[in-house]
Amino acid sequence: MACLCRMHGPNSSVNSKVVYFPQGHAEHTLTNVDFGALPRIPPLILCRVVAVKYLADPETDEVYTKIRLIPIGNNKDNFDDDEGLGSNGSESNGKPISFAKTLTQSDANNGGGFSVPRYCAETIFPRLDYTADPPVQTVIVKDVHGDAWKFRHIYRGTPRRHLLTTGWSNFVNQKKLVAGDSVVFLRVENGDLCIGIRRTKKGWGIAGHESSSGWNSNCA
Amino acid sequence: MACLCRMHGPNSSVNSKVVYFPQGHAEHTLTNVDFGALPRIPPLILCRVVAVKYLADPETDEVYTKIRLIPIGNNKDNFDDDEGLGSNGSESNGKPISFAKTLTQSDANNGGGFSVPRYCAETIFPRLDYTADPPVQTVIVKDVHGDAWKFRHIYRGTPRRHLLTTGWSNFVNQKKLVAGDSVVFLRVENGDLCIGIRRTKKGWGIAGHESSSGWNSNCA
DNA sequence: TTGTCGGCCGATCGCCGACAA
DNA sequence: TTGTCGGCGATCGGCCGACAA
Repeated sequence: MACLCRMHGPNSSVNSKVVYFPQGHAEHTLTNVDFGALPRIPPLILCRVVAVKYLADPETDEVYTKIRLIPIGNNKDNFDDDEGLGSNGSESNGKPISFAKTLTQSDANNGGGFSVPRYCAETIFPRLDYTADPPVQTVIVKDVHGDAWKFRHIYRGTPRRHLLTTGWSNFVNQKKLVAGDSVVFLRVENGDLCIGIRRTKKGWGIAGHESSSGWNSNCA
Repeated sequence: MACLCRMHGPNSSVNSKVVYFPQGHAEHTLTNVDFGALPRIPPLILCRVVAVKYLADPETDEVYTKIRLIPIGNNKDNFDDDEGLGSNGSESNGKPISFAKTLTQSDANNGGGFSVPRYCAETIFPRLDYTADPPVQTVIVKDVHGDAWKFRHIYRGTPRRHLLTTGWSNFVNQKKLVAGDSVVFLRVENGDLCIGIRRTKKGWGIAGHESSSGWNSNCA
């Protein structure tokens, strides 16, 4: 059995035990399922997670998981949650360090630049050569699809501040970001940089969905 | 019973009689239909057209019809085609006059203009005031959805020629037209102008489908 | 008659420091 | 420290006649 989960809560890892609620699953689909017409189904089923697949909506970048479950004998008393909900804090292991910022009007609309909070620039981005004038570098980040994005990172102005300039506007347009949306910068174990987005909850308006155009490069 | 028809042949009008081929319909869908497992179905069914609905793909502007049929007693000899295929020439009634042109590179790519063949400008478009210098007017045309498009129509250059300038580039981009596609200008009974498009048969390439953004205005 | 080209002008994009919150 | 603004230079879109097919 497989189920799709929008990631709003903690994840489940392989071999952990979870409880599956058939009625909840049925209510999630928009079709009516008449359990009365089927053989008796228990209200909850103890399962083991045998596979977790991480997926991302190619249009909105919304991420979700596909989790494969197998029921295990409903032996109530062996339900000790060995790996279930723990070990998932953002930095309990010290490895993936991240920084999130909600886009301002200036980030989303004006001159096509992104004002990088100092903490983000200094802890996530590669270190600038501050002896240069101005200090500037090209930063490459990968999104959830593995596509790479290139930004010009410069440290300038009076007082000095970190900015993303060239390339940022293209990213905003391709991802259709607006003020209020958030971006997350993430440095993973091997030093690579990743970027994720979280959209504001405001609906799509009356214009309806439009799918984005295909992006250019992709990497593993 | 309803069937969808891509309009590659002559249309059928209400009350005309047609022959419906169930096997052909089944082959048109990509699913396999096992007629052997169903009650015997005759290879062809004489039907009467009771409703014709004209539709257009909101993305590609491809037009098609949805035709509602009711079977009539298969009395072979009353199958005289009273209204079936006649009366559908483009100008047999003299009313809808049209002109088609295949887009050149210059029409699709360059400076955003469209070179209007003289015959088209003089027979389809509203007459210009040739005493003005240069003669210029705004032309409004409706597409298959009823959406209105505004073009600047000017008569200039040496030697003089008709051109669509402002507004044309926007049309090309919104409709995703490329050189080789065709446009059709049409003047309908009440004098309104319509514009249709026919795309070249070259596939979509590897970039995949992208849906167009929502258009602006719409009229009945 | 009309397809293509280069010139050219104006609009827009986007980089910049000033300034203030 | 960083969000917003006006300035301004570079780029691009798109209107134009010249020219030739």
